[in-house]
Amino acid sequence: MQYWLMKSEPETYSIDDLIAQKKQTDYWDGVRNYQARNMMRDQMSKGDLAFFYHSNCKIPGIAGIIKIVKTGYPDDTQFDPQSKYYDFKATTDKPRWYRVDVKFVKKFKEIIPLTTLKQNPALSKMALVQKGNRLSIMPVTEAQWHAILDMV
DNA sequence: GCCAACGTTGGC
DNA sequence: GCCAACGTTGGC
Repeated sequence: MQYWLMKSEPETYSIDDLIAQKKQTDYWDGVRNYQARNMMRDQMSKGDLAFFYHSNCKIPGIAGIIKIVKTGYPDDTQFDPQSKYYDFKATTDKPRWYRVDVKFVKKFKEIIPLTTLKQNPALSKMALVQKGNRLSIMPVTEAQWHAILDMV
């Protein structure tokens, strides 16, 4: 059992969009970064928990918690020429990109803003709070996970 | 909207 | 295999 943090731009897909889905479950697709892909494909396990992070918006921060309900499998959008995530180098034999399925667990009453997270010394080593970090999926240690839950 | 930081591409 | 050019991310 591991912990993660997954970023999404709320204008594209927010935690409320996930809540609105049937069974509050959806694909986490469109990831086009190798480091993030490798984590989804190789390291995520069913039952792992992740923070849902809102990025590139007015108040960036952690919006709630989701659970991995299906582990890495090929992301269909890479094969679809109509999709903005289409990748002409990907084939069904040799898929390049992977997705997981996630289920809504909890939405925080208020978002935990990045500025607040940065003030917590227990989180100083997280990639999230470090300058220039662009990783859209990152591991969270158990200590960091609980430190963040204490801030809710 | 700006721009720093980073990842990817492709010529050589 | 190097590295310049380019595109993207994402905070501010």
